[in-house]
Amino acid sequence: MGSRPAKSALPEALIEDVAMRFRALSEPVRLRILQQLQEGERSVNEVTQTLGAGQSNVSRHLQALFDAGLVARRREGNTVYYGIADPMIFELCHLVCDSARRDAKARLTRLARG
Amino acid sequence: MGSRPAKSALPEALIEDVAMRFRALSEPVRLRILQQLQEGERSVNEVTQTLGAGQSNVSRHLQALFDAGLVARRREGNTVYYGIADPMIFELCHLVCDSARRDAKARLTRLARG
DNA sequence: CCAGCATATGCGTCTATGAGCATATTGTCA
DNA sequence: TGACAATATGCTCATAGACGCATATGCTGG
Repeated sequence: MGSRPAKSALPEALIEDVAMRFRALSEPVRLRILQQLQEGERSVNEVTQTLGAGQSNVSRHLQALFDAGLVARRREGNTVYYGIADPMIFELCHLVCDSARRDAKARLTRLARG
Repeated sequence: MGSRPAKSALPEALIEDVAMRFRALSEPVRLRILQQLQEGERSVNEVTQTLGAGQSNVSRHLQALFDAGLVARRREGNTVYYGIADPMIFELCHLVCDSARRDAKARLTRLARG
């Protein structure tokens, strides 16, 4: 048993899948959208109005989030309601947010001390 | 005191900071690098060899991870050792990985039944 | 100081993607 | 069926970023 765990290299497919999900979260506009959906389902129109962004733009962002499996959708008449598919993303954002805040604070402290 | 926003809208700066961190995690190559650093500090050369990627490419990816605050570095002679700055990222990857696996399994099940 | 290794960076190329405009598609209602 | 509303999509432009090559920078040993 000399050989150690080597590296548990994840299969390339999984790595790319994970990367894709992170990529979906790497756009400020999409984070804002998710933040809004956290309060409940929203139609494309509602999101568009609240964000003050273009309709086609919002539609595409929602599509991207859907493709990444982060949001779900539901038709009602001719309006489409989007909602959070997996609340896990809020754990993610929480972790990253805290980390970001810590770093920001550290930077400020460093500046203050010179 | 005064009027605060009804929804706890995070400040734009923080949103962008969070997005930047997610972006840093949105590249398969960088995920592989982090996976390798999980086992301990590595020099640029070591990472380059293990990944079989170009040296300049790896250097830039490490720089990107550093800029995002995800890795730390340390000089020793003329070699630079990179290491994980905040183990939180492994919680992140764990969450996303699980979610990805769940989705993949669900897709397969749907295919098998469909 | 010189040779040589490790790392970083400037540059060119190619691909991905966000934004906005116009338009297609789909559904509702009179 | 025709007008209208909500959503999706084709197109184009502009920008960001990944990669490879060559080269600069920085450190060490002789």
